[in-house]
Amino acid sequence: MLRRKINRRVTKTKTNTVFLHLSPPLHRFFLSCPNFITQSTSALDTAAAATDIATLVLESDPKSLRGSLHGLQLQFTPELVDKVLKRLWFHGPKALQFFKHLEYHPSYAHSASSFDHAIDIAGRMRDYKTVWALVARMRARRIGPSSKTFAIIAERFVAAGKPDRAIKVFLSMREHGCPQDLHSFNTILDILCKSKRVEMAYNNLFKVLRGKFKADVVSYNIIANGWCLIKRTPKALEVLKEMVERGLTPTITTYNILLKGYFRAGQLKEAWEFFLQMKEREVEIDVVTYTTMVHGFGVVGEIKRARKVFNEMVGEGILPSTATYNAMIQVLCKKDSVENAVLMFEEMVKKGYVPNLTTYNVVIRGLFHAGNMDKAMEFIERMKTDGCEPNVQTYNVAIRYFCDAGDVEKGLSMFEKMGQGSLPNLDTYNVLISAMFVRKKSEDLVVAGKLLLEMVDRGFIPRKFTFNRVLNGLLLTGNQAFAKEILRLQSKCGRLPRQFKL
DNA sequence: TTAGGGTTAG
Repeated sequence: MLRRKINRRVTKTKTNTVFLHLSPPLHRFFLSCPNFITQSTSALDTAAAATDIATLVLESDPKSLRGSLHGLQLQFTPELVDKVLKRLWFHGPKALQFFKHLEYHPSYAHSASSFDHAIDIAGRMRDYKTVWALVARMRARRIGPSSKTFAIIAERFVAAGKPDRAIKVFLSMREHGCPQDLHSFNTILDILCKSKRVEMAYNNLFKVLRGKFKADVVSYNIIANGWCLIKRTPKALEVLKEMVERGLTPTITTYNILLKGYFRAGQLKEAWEFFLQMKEREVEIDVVTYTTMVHGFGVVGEIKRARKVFNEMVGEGILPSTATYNAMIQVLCKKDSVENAVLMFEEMVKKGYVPNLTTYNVVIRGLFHAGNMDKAMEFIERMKTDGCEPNVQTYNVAIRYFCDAGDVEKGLSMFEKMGQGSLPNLDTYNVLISAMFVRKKSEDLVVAGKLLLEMVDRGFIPRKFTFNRVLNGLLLTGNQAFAKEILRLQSKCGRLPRQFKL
């Protein structure tokens, strides 16, 4: 009971007081509480325990953390450790400290999955020395590294703008005791293609190694999709030709990739002709094909054609999926009217479909956009009663539109409602902080400052621009003391303008 | 973490 209370204090956010910490006595109680998690734990208990431990890690003195962790009367499990690492995602150094302390735990040994998480975190911090040290330790313990581990590392290199190093990682797998196969080959190709490095994937990897790994339909599809992602449909078509020449039969996925590629490149005519060709060649058109068509026509405002395709699929005996409805509803919102979108929503419900998070978010955004705030809020309530919890996007949309409409209070009250499954992200803070400037009130600027403190506390680094803006605002409204505090924070975050020195 | 469809505005 008391644990729940503590939890709530720690995780709930209040705008005006901003981020509550455990008071020292409660903290001590928490540490000494012997049964706050028992041997047999439900998923809910694991989640709660993960939150508690993450808080403990964040608030403990680094020197005493190891002792605190080892002293806890609870059985660590791989699931629990993974959850804690996820909670500490934005606190890389702390997360790695936690991981390291547990490596020396008397009765717990890390799983491969936790190693992968830790490697992911170190990679995100671009701390490659730690990445490879962890890989070596995994190997020493004979629990990896696996192809998944290498996929994670490659992905991190690509995200850091080093695709060539990602390729090297793939090529070095065997040296680290991990066999390569067609699977891992396709994975690295996909990682490169999804980051729009298709040229490199094709020339430096695919062309060189497709013989060795016996490239299959999946490999070719990945490359074709890569070209489509950068709107180079002729190259994708070449790949299609090439695979046929090599005796591989394109699948429906191949065709759908090309079709989507045409729409993405704005080649409506080609898309339509390609669709007709698919029919002529008696390719087994599926629900993805139709969804692509509905969405493709809809986004360019061809609502009638989108509707026609939608109706046609039913005639062909192919049932729309929730994704198909989502596509239709989205384009109705954007290019037709939100009223018709709502009608479509009700129609799908009547037919027995269960709207998902995307469905709700699309309708809610449409309603806000049309200025129908009340109805949008009704839908937010409706999704909750439907057992579909609003996520960070739902809240961000609501906050953004309320603030844009000048109703800062409503925006703030939406922010306060955000909870466990929908914690604020960088976007949320940016929108809110900007909104604190519209009324030009001194109190608002203090709130902006507090939001800034809170976002840093949660591992988000504000832009220099945001810092300066808040700083100037506070100075102009006579909040000198608070401005000083913000300036110290700015320095800590390495976001200080050059002329400043503390 | 081997491939294809549906969520953002500025």
